[in-house]
Amino acid sequence: MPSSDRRARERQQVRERILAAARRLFAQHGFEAVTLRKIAAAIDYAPGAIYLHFKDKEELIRTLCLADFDDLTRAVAPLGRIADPVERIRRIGRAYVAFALKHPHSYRLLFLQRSPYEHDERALERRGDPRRDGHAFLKLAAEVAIEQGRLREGYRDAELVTETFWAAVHGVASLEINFAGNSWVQWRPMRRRTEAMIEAVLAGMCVERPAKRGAR
Amino acid sequence: MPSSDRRARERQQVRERILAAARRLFAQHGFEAVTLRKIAAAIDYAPGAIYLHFKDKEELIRTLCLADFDDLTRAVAPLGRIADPVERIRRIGRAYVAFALKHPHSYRLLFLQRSPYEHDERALERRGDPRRDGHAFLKLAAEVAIEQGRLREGYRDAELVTETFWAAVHGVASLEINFAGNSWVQWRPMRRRTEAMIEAVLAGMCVERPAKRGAR
DNA sequence: TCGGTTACTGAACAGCGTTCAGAAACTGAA
DNA sequence: TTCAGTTTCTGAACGCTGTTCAGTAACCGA
Repeated sequence: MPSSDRRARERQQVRERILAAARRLFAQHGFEAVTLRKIAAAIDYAPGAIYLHFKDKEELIRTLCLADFDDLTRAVAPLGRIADPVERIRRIGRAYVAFALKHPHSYRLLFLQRSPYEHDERALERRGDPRRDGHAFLKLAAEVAIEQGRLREGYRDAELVTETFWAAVHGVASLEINFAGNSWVQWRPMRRRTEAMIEAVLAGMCVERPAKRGAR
Repeated sequence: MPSSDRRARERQQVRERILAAARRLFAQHGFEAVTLRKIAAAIDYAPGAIYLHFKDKEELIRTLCLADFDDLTRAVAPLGRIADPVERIRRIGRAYVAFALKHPHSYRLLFLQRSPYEHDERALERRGDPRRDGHAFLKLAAEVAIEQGRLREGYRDAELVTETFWAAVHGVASLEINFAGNSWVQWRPMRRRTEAMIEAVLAGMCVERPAKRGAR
């Protein structure tokens, strides 16, 4: 049935056109300012047509966000090859902040409001898999660091270390996204803030000189 | 003119009733879910009546947020008496996180989205005054710490230290607000996360043992 | 050729923040 | 006491939003 194949292909193309128009408009004006009517108008469709391809506005946005999220996964994955666990954590931190700056709108939706992804099946299936779940990936590095005796007493719980380091880079990223250019604060360059945070929190959690492997 | 006094008093009372109803509803359901119609209904007024007391919904919300913000200022102010600057920073951090947990909706509006307060005159007049501006208050402590030689090389820019420490506690607070109860992460207790962050970032920025006063 | 599936339109719905003409209540001076 | 003027509020709108749905037109396989 070749013609029904074409049907499916054309359907997919329309879906892609919607996503492309939405991505462009969202990136320009943010998720809240862009209405479904504007997206529909951008591809010369009636507003209702979008509902033939997406359940609602939220699902459309979620699809775009998860695509961006894969960008983070792709950026982080090669860091698994870094042998030194502390250096790996450091690089994950930088990649995380870089992701936030590259996709500020998605970052805002993913991490700056109550997560609507907790029950998203596409997101759920990534969970726990270090290749696709940044949290698990970071935790893995923390576990290795602990195993190698690189972390101080009080920081030998990999989960706690992961949460703390995540919070640290998230703090830098989210202040940048929400307050960049705010004249109240004489912001130091973003690069410097990121490095200051990563180095401070790593120095605070790591032992001065690495102990022998396996030491506790 | 005693009767026009009463007019003003009654007007003020209506304003307070609106604020009280709004505060209760917002605290219960969040700023977005609560409509002006519901607030008006809660005090048996027509929706339009609110506009006689507030320019628009945003001003109503801003008024509530700034009132909550003063709570932070009040909690932080007495910490100025703490002589040791590092201990002062530590305590400011705890107070900041406690504020976020106490007023999650206000915190969200104040710090978790693009700040609408940059040009608010009530907010502007607080700026730079350490008694009313938390950023300036924290920076003051950082300056003293630097002056006393308590901070490592690389952390002797009071502004950078302030931004980093702020980002650190903000990271902990905002993850808690947005992801508390999210089952993806096996969250450690909030208290532990807060302490781990504050101690890590302070340990990372401070010298091991305090140098003599005035040393650089 | 034709019945059934599919994709889309355009009008509608309920709800939102906001505005405004008009009514009602109160004020201070005549 | 009367009465014009001010203040406060109502209730109906306006334009916008996301969303639904009956109707239409195109396409499909038989």
